[in-house]
Amino acid sequence: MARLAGVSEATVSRVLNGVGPIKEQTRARVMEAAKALNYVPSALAQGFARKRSGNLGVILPLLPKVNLFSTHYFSELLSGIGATARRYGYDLLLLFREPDEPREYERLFQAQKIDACLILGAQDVEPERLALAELAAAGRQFCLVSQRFEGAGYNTVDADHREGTRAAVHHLLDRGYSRIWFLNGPSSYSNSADRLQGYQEAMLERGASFEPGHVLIGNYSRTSGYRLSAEIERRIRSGEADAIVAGSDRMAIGVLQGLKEKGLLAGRDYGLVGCDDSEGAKLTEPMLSSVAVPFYEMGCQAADQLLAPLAKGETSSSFQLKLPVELIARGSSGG
Amino acid sequence: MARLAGVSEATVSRVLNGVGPIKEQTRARVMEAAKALNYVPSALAQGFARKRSGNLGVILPLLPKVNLFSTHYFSELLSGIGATARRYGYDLLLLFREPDEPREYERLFQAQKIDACLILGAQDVEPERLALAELAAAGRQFCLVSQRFEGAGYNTVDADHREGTRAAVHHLLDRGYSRIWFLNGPSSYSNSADRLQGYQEAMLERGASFEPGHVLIGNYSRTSGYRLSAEIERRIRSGEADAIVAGSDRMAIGVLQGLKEKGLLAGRDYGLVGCDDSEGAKLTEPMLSSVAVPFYEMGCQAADQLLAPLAKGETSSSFQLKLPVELIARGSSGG
DNA sequence: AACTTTTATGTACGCGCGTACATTTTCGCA
DNA sequence: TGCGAAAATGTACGCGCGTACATAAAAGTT
Repeated sequence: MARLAGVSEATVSRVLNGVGPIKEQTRARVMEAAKALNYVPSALAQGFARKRSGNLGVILPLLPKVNLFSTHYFSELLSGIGATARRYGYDLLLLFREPDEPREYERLFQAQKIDACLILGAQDVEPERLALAELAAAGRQFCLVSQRFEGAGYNTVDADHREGTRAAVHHLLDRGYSRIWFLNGPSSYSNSADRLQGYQEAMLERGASFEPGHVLIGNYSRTSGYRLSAEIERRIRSGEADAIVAGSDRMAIGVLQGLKEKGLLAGRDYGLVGCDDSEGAKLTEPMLSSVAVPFYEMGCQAADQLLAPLAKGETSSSFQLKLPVELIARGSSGG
Repeated sequence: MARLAGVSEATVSRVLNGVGPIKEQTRARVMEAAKALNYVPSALAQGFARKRSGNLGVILPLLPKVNLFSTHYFSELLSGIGATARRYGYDLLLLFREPDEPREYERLFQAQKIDACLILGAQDVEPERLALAELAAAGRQFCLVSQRFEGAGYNTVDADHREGTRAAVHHLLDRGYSRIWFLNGPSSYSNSADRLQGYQEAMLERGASFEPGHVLIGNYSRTSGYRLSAEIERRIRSGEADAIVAGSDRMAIGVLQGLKEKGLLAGRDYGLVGCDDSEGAKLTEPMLSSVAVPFYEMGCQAADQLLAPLAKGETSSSFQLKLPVELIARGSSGG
């Protein structure tokens, strides 16, 4: 390669990396030789010399077991991350984490498999806190997506779920519903706390009362919503409830199906709003009103915030982004 | 590290890789030192020395634009691949391909970013054929998932889609439907040809006639099914058709929704069966009968076939797997 | 024309591991 | 006890790049 171009390996390296002053004629000769030989530098050797892998790690829970993620959430987010990473010349290293497996995030950095990483589906549990603290202590570049840890100051990209449920409640109130119950997910996700807060705020803002007993807890799965539909039916028939805001579309759909079997129709007999605006929201009868979350955009932002400084060699400043959500009104809320 | 254990770097390497004869006492000392220093070998340096990256490439079309994949398909497959890869100590390198981008698969191998790769969503078009031929010529380890190229002898893992639509047709015939139309996807996917063949076979087997005019073409998206529902309505009302087999759940759902708006209910006014048994199949009213495809298992198999030989250092033999599918009968076929 | 900058290129080395080969130690057996 | 074989470990080098430093060529400057 260097021989064919009649220059030293160092010059080849300079040309290919655009480093230092190069005579135009030399550059042309090198490029020509590279093309002639179909030369592709070894990313392995480059990485070894530069001490960086060129990979952006994406850590996520193994999907089949996980209810937090709709596959919609997951694939939109990943697409956004992938599209952005490639713009920076980074590749995506995907890491599925088994549920009970130790969270050895720091090890990935030590092994130099990744230069930065995004963590999806993090939970506020002790092992997670420790693993993140370890990353922070080592000065690693990482970002939590859709999960915040209060007080820790970690990089975060999240959606404004608080505003989402707030809008959902206002919407239902505007539609004439007044006894709105809330079906939330596990409290180990900051999303859940955010949504609860939005629900509470909205109820109080509009002179409705906030009753802790009007909050039910599922696990974000359709099945959990379906199971709770029995209790919800009683509350509706007794006049205690006339509308539900659910923390995920999947739970909302479970509720919708469960109540339908019991003769209660969303949009006619009660109001229902979900969260995520997943594909399924358009498949139910009636269609499900939902809080749309810009997953793709969140993926882009998270990757961008992490990679932009790395690419420029700058030291990155910390960030906590919260992207806006949008209520999509459909039939299930009488719309 | 070597110093702390009182041995040479070579011995450390041998212990950590389990190579060559090692005195038990030495092994213990090295392991102890490694633990004490929290030593993690650099995968970058290892890869450089071994000339292998330890990464399994997964190439897939950028999702938002793609109708072939339901997100369900995608995430199940990926989970299976991920779970299997990790068993072999491999990591997943995810590569989103922009629709009109050149398919530079071989370059990934040359750059040593990956040791083997799985290709999802391949199409039988000229650039794809060239890119695959290039891989094969270079002797790369790769596997096509859910797409075959006849005559090329490439490694493949697919589902038995032919048997799937065959079963769907038989099921509809058993239910008393007789004028069954077929809604297929683009012919650049081998899936489409397989399904068409299954449809044709089943019709002829049971003494029904095969009419090429009874095959409609969509693009696997819900919207395309929805659009074609106008024509399907006419065929049903005219008595030319009384049931539909669709090549994807998404198209089937589009049809179901379109016909419902026109007053025709699946399972009552006509029979409908989809393919993939995606999440959405359980969300429609009535629920959608569908051909279940073992995506997760396909991902496992594809990764396993590729990595098992690599891990053992053997030369891998070629493989063409076709996994069985299963018809799930639900309300849309009168079940 | 001689000297100083600036520009362009070559030389030499290291990154952290794996491994062939050399060397030393241990063991079996005469 | 001695000697050969096997086991255990050390030594030395290379993998293919990037880059600091040395050097050479070109361009100004007086």
